[in-house]
Amino acid sequence: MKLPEAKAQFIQTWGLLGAQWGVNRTMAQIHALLLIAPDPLSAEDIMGGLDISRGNVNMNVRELMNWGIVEKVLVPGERKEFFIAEKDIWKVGTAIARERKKRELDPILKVLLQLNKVEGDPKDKQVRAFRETMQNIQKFAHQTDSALNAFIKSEENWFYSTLMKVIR
Amino acid sequence: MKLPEAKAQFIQTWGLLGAQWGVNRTMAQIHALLLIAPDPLSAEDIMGGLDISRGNVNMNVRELMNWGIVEKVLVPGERKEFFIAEKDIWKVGTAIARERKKRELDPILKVLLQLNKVEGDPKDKQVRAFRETMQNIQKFAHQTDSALNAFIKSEENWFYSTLMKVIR
DNA sequence: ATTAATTTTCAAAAACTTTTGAAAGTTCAA
DNA sequence: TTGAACTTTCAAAAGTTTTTGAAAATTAAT
Repeated sequence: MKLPEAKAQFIQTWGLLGAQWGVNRTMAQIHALLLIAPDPLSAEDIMGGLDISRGNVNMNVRELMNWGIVEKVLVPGERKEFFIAEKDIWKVGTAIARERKKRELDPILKVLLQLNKVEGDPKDKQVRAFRETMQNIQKFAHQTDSALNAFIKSEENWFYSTLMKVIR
Repeated sequence: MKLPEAKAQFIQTWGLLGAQWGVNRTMAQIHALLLIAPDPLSAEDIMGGLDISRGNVNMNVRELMNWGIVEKVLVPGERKEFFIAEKDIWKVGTAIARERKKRELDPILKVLLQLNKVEGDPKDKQVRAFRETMQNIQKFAHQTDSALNAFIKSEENWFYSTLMKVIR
């Protein structure tokens, strides 16, 4: 397989993967394009590379910056703004995990955990079934949280051990 | 908080949570309704409980059965079909993780891992950047896979240790 | 201050997903 | 068989998300 074909396939596959993990397809594709670009890209480069509008580029690049996996750089002698992606995929993966956990999982679980304080007669079948489900969820939430934290932590370990190798 | 209010809040929160994790909202709500129901529910019960159409119930219940977290049961003396949800949340969580990994992550990663076989001159900056990114992804895929497997495995441990307690 | 280059915004259009409900299909008791 | 009870299908409607592109805002050079 030649490079241009491989690039195109990577962009489209990364887009599909992103979509399945709750990231908008175009956002993932822009990220892919930046990931494999050896140099910073301008808004025009992205528009041309993916054949999308200026507004769309602006919107999704901004969101990628919010997620902390893309940043703006200034190229000396150029008026335009350029963008680069975080190239370390582990950092990308854990940034996404951390972000989604914080924004999505944590607040909703807070609500769920309150619900086992429901009033009612413990002899009532309905009340018992409800409480039991809520308690199960509470335990599950705790375990999921640990698993995610372990994942995020394992990244830190990997990151620092690699850093050590690089610094020597 | 009284039971009916708590139930309503659980259904709507579980729906939101599901939507964020790639499950259609109604599907998650049907699952929630079945989770807190002490007895099997019919299609009518679900239609009434969530105020949705028959077709919608049929479609989403079928999908929940595909995921392996809801099943059809027959109530003696009743013509209708009834449904129950898997009540063990760990089983639900790991079923979802296993299913999504198998259907979504694995096939896409297979494609990505092939892409570092791209042809090209290693002196070419473009080729080098591309290969490096692909190699990073390969390592990441492997680690994510291990983490997910650990999660799925931890469930099995929990499940069997609980089983032991129940059997005594 | 003016102008040209560039970025940002946002309302409308397009694309995509979900839901409905009526019609078709199935099952089973009589 | 028949027909009532029930389930499934699917085309059209409703709802949601994403994209566009032109206008407004910003920036920087002259």
